[in-house]
Amino acid sequence: MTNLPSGNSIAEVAHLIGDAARANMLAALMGGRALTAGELARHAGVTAQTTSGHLAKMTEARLLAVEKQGRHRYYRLATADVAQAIHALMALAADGPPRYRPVGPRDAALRLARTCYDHMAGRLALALADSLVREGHVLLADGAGLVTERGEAFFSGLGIDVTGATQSRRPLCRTCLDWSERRPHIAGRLGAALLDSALERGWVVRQAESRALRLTRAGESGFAAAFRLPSDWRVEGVAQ
Amino acid sequence: MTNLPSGNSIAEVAHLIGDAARANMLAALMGGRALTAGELARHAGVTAQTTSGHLAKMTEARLLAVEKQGRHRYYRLATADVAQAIHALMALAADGPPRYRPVGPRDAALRLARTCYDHMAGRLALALADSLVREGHVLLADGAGLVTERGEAFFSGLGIDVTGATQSRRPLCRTCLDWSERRPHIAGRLGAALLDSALERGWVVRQAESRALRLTRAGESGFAAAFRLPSDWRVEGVAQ
DNA sequence: GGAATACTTCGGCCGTTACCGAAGCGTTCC
DNA sequence: GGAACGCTTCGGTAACGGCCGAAGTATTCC
Repeated sequence: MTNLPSGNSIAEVAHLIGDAARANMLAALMGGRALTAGELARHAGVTAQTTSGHLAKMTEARLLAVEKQGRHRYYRLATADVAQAIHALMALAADGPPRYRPVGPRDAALRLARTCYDHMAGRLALALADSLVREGHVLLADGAGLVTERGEAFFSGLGIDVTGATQSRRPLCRTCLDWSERRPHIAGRLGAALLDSALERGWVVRQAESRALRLTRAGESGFAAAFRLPSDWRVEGVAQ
Repeated sequence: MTNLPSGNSIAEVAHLIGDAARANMLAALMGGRALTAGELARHAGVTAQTTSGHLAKMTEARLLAVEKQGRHRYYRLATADVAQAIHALMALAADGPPRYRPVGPRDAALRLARTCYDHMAGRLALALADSLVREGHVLLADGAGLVTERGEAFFSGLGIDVTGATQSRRPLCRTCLDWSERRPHIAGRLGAALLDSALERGWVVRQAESRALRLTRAGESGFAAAFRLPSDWRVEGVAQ
């Protein structure tokens, strides 16, 4: 419509996100798993045909990626950049006027451990971040993070390779403000690798229909041993 | 209207940004300077009364902050978080379908040195970032950055205190993808401090009606000496 | 084969909102 | 004082776009 040269396409992207139904779908996809059109419709609270239109637009704009599987269509966030943008908007929304706002997830399971796009969040993630800092494996300073040499060896022992760090444009390690606890946990490529590794070892398992992660008995002892977690890491509000 | 518990206010924020006129105003404010309502109207290409409505909404939502000065009203981005969110959306918009898109600022002065919200961008900023990494003052790894001990001393010599790093929630050092050069430069609190310092020393001066920074003769030699810049730092496309 | 499921396309309704003209306030300049 | 300027408020118009019902296309299950 308007033919302004630039600074306009940002409006198009924001316009897509700036609809309640679509925003709810995107928020649901921040859980990291691919969801079907039907599941997204339920999350958004609109009918299937309305959802279909929304998904087509977001896919067209490369916010989402689709995968056909039988009669289902699985949608996921197209890139980490999309998750990053949504995260930045969430941070803005969290500020705002001091009107009513529910503070974090109610569900105790969600507060303990959940996924946040492609990495872990909740008390468990905070305990891991604290441990990595305490043991000198990563250095964190307000939003930025770096893996130390000592850390490289440590992660290598967990089967996580971080040497190719500078190759990818994707941040190796960045922090992400934990929704329920309001403290930073580890995101970025390292955060994703930690989640993958934990899932592979069976230390945590995804829950159906939820972003919650269930901590297994193996995980209970595995995390504690590998990361030297303090015994009280489950207690809320304990800093460091 | 809809009374979904959460994940909704993100839609409200995005909805605000998702209008061409408002997005253009925000993009103009990414230059870092406060602008009057009239200037913003010209940037957006709409009348004063339309602009007034837009500005009221964005101020109400705490995206913008106002300052009255005589018969003028100066608007600026309310917080660094707002700049961060807009930046993330710009990154998304830059991806998108491969249709027509102008590649970076045309003006040579803009490519050499300009402001990006509260820090420097352009060839100069890239040369500074390269220097800081080469001299071991900061460590950069994909989007994240940390100041070394050596760096703390260096910045202290420039009158920049970085010890209070962990106090503020605002990232001390983070990178920002340079629009014209597609390489990261230094943003965050450190980036802002570098710009402030350079302005104070008269090494660069702001240009009227533009985001461009003019490099002074004092700056020419000052930057070269303090940061040990290579002689060819002005040449485009030179990595490191 | 037929029925059920998952998703899409089409058409029409209706609420939201961006836009501008006109008019109103407050400030500055002469 | 009056005129010019910067910005805001009000009212009416026009259009964009989200929504659902109905109908249509795949795919799976029995």
